[in-house]
Amino acid sequence: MSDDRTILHVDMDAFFVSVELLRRPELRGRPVVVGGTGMRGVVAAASYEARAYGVFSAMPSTQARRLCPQAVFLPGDHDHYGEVSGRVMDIFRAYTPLVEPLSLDEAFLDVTGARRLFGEGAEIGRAIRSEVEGREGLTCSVGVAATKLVAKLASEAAKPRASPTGPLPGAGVRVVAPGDEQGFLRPLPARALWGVGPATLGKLERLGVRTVGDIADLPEAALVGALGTANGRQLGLLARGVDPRPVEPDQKLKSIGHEETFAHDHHEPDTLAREAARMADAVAWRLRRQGLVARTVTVKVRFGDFRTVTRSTTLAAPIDEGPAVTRHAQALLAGLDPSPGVRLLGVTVSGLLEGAGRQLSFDDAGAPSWHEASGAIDAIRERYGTGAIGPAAAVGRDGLRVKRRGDGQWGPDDGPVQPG
DNA sequence: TCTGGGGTCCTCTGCCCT
DNA sequence: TCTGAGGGCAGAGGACCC
Repeated sequence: MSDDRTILHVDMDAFFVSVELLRRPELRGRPVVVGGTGMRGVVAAASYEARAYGVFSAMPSTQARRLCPQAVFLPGDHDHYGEVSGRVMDIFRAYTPLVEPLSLDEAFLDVTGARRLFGEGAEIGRAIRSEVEGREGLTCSVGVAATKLVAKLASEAAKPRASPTGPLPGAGVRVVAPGDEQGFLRPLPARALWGVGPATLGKLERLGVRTVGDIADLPEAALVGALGTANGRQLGLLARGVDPRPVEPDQKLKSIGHEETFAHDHHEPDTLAREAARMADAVAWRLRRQGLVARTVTVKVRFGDFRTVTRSTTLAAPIDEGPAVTRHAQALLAGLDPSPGVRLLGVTVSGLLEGAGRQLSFDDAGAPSWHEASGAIDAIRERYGTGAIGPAAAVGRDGLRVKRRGDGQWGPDDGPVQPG
């Protein structure tokens, strides 16, 4: 990997909130929180005005309300954010085809080959910021460096900051020139490094580590002893600024899943079986839309005391249809006792393969029309929406609820769920 | 006052096969 | 024929990311 790469990390500022403010400009300047509105919801994004009260992403919504009762709480609109994100990514792709989206609101860009046409990294960063603001009315922060890690940390350093008197503007673009990486990285807290969460930080602190520089100075053996081979080695390299990972525009999907925290714990096997059918159907639909089939089905159950278990099965032949995913998910679920109370249920498929390689499995035997039926279901959904049709196994007392991606994204909302 | 959803990657363990 | 080592795979759990 060449040392003269130029990598940009572009990160939208308070993305979900900023998108909402475009639709509701009267909320500008006020504390605004996007996320789950129910008792079990969490904050997905907070405006800088809300952050000044100590409200941050992933915080329970109940806590956010206590810290900032005057904030406006919005439930979020995953589909709309996805549309805006798509347009922003298109702006990036006008500068380089090497765009690796990390999520709806950030991406890595390898602009090494674009410098001749558009100028140095900082210039490209400023041009992108200007274009995103001009076309979408949104601001973003850009980090420029020779590696992904440093570019990402640089964009963080370029961001606006919350303060009691209102947001303090950031630099917008921050460049870390080749050779300056150590000076930039060493003073940062260890937690800033990719891969250091609460658990790893605890282990590092027992080694006397506080900063990235402390990690860089540790012998590899000490890191490997504390964190395991892969994590220890990787962290040591990152702390020294070594990060040869390329920008990869074509990331293959490895799993597809849905999980949902219920507004109240469920104790009845029938209810959970019905919820599993609903999620399995949604997962299978997404599989077919992507032209994929899956070999492994996993169910995840979180009990009221937050104890979490997973059960999975790998099949001889891949599947992509709702009834097959449902059958395997329900069989796995049957091995678990829900009587203590289940707060979360999830269904995920993995071991994904291109659908063209799909083989006729025993699941197809005796049900030769499932594949055709799935095609008909998909056609109805494409035309009339996801709520138009769903599996009979998912019909409960409330009628049919069809799970869509992004539904209840940040936890169950208040109030009754409207029938499909 | 409790702690989301959608992902990826890693580690450990047990089993099977050579 | 028995036994142990080692590899591959599956299952489960944990940590982390946004």
